Amino acid sequence: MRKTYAQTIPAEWQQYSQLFAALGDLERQRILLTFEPGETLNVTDLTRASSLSRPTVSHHLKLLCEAGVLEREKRGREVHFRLRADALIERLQTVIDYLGEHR
Amino acid sequence: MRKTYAQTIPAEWQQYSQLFAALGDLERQRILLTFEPGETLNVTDLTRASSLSRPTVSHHLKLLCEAGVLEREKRGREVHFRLRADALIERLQTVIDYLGEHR
DNA sequence: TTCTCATGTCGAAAAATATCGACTATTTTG
DNA sequence: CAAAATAGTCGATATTTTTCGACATGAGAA
Repeated sequence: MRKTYAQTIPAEWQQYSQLFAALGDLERQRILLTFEPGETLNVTDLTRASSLSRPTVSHHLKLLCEAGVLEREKRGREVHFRLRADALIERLQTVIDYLGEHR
Repeated sequence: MRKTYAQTIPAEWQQYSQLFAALGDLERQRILLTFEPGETLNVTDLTRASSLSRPTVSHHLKLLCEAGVLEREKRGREVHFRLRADALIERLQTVIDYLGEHR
């Protein structure tokens, strides 16, 4: 039994906690599933495809960006979001590798 | 843009939402990291290795079991938990595969 | 510049989740 | 059987998260 992690968790792992928390919400999952492969969507698009208000969608987009799931790019007065599929795959693979080594 | 998921999400995906939500909590992450490879721990063990009360640890263990991350086995008056590493790897791999196909 | 559109932010309210002590059930020990 | 050990449940409280309307900002259009 490891007692090391009872109080503190390495920063590297906290990043994954943040990632999983971001993915573990149904509304955010809905937002992510709205993206077609390689597609770019702005806040208005995503709000229309949702049942939530714009500030709320904006809030979820912020969390998804901070977790590294989405990429944010400003174009004129619009802000476009894109799914960071490659980065996401890489990070999930890291977790799988860890589990495989400590199985 | 897919509008299909705006309201409803397939049951198959909700299961992943539950999984990620379970993994996306620092206290639960601490609990999971306490397990050494293949190790089996009971509630008392895990409570001692934690800063939380026993009912709270019990609560987190319940969520982790419901999400399929831990396995629960009753032995006499003790209840032992084991990390379902294989199942976890398999499910994360499914997500990776989906992302790869829709990249 | 003035107007409109696209977003972000802020504060408050609502909803969900986490936390704990007290109590209960069950099993083993003396 | 009585006592101790192990763990689940319940109800109340605390904390966190979600949600929205109102306001602020900044960029393009008229």
